[in-house]
Amino acid sequence: MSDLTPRVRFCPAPSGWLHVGSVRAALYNFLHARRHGGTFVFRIEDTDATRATDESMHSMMEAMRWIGLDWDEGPDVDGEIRGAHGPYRQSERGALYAAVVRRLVDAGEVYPDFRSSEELEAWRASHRRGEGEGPPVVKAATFEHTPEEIARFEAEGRVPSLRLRTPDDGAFVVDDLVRGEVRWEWEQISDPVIQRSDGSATYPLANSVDDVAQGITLICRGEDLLSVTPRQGLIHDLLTRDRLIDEALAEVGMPARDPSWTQPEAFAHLPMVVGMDRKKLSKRHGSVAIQEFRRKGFLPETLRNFLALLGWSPGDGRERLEDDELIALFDLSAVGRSAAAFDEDKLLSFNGDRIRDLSVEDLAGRLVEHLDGTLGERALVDSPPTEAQMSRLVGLVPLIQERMQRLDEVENYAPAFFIDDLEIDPDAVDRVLSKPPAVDSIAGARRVLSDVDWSVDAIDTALRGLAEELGSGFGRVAQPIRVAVTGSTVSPPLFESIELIGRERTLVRLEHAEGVARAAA
RNA sequence: GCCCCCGUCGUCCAGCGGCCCAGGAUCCCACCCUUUCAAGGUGGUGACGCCGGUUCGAAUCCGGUCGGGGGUACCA
Repeated sequence: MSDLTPRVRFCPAPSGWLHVGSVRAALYNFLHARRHGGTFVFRIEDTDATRATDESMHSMMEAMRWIGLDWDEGPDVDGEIRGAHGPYRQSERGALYAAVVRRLVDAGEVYPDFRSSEELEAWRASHRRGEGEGPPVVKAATFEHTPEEIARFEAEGRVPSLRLRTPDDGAFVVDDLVRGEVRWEWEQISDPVIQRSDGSATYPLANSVDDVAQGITLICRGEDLLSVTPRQGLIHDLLTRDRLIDEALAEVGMPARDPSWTQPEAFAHLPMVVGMDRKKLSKRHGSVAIQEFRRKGFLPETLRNFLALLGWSPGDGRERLEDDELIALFDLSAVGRSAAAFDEDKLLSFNGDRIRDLSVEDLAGRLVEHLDGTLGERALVDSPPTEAQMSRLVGLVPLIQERMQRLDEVENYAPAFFIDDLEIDPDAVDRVLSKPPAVDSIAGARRVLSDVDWSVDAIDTALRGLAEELGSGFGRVAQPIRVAVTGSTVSPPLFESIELIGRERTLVRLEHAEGVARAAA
């Protein structure tokens, strides 16, 4: 490792949504960069035009923003592009890849392959069946066409893909920051296609070129890319050995590299994030797209904390860690090596803890998007909320804060406090209003609440007095009143709820519920 | 098939030769508190995949085995 401050990168392929596993990789890169005063680059790997979409790219940037992983270089949601080593979308770097390929061709590092996908697939299939000689590895020794063949294919007008020659013997060894020494024999490594027959660059080439061109010092990514390391290491060497990358950059007029840059010197391959069934994370595991977690009312800081702990720990048993602590303590070499299952129950617990610690104003502010129609099913407040709605929300927060694990739960509590014509849960009618103490309790409540002082203490005294008067336990008396006033058997504490709802609305609801109770009795 | 990686409570982590008949968190269960639901408190169930070896001593080191995962694309 050099003394240079690290330059790390997160470079998703923009197809589909940003996945929790990817976010974890992004977070680790982010933490590493912040810890060491380095630079976090965000690059879009859209070399595969058939899969990449602008919509996906945009949603990934928004997701990164929401979860708070700010990048130092790369495109942003507002169209702004930061950093002096762009462009940061590979679809805009085609000229560079072509210039690199021309040089590799001139250097004799590359050979054409005229085989069709069908031919290649047939060849592989036979090897997998144990036919063919030797391992199913593509090597120039057996794959390179003769000059006669090349002449014939060209005469037929066929266009080849281009493969990079890999060494025939020896080994590639990497000292991975999380896995330790990993070694591959070159005879086991296939010659990768670096340019498709349509002239576009493939991942192995584009990714390696950009990492070198943008001065990436540490490649930290998912374990699924571990096996791709030897050929990328090879390309890194090829690009830097004779300053080939610098010539190519100059030729196409892209920003020159910093003179102090060499090539990526370290690798860190992160264990996979899997579902509770230990299978690859997918839609059937519930939430995988991170915007889904926003909709469900998880706090971004909860995700940051939780994801950081998925494969890493500070070692002292602490689990609740704030961002500055994460940055101060995070260490790639302390990352575990085995796959981690994503346990949403534990995430939920973390989230509840953090919600409970929010200030009333902060929590109220965060609840707005769940009430104004942005994320919730229906809009209970205006967007933006009126001052009256906001103060009502601030009044509601202390009643519900300690019983919430997700912000979206406010959608269940809020109607009783924001809506006039409340519906009573039919199940609650059946279980509570239709049974004995209901009518007496509700009628009694109407009576004692009609002229009581409107404060929690006074309501408390009045209702407890009512229970005594009725000769019943307070719980039995309170439950019908709760259903009458909130519409549900589950609600925040009764006196506080009644106080917040207000006398007029409370009495109207009691009157209505009394009728319902009499009818159901 | 071939290459690579991995293997401590259901799950996430701690453990880096004795402090471990394995610790924390989460989940689950019980009890306490209690106006519902929560929150909170107390207690409990629960793991070193297996077999050999090294060593006075192994969850920790070595070998094997079994199991899981990734790759084996003109996807990334």
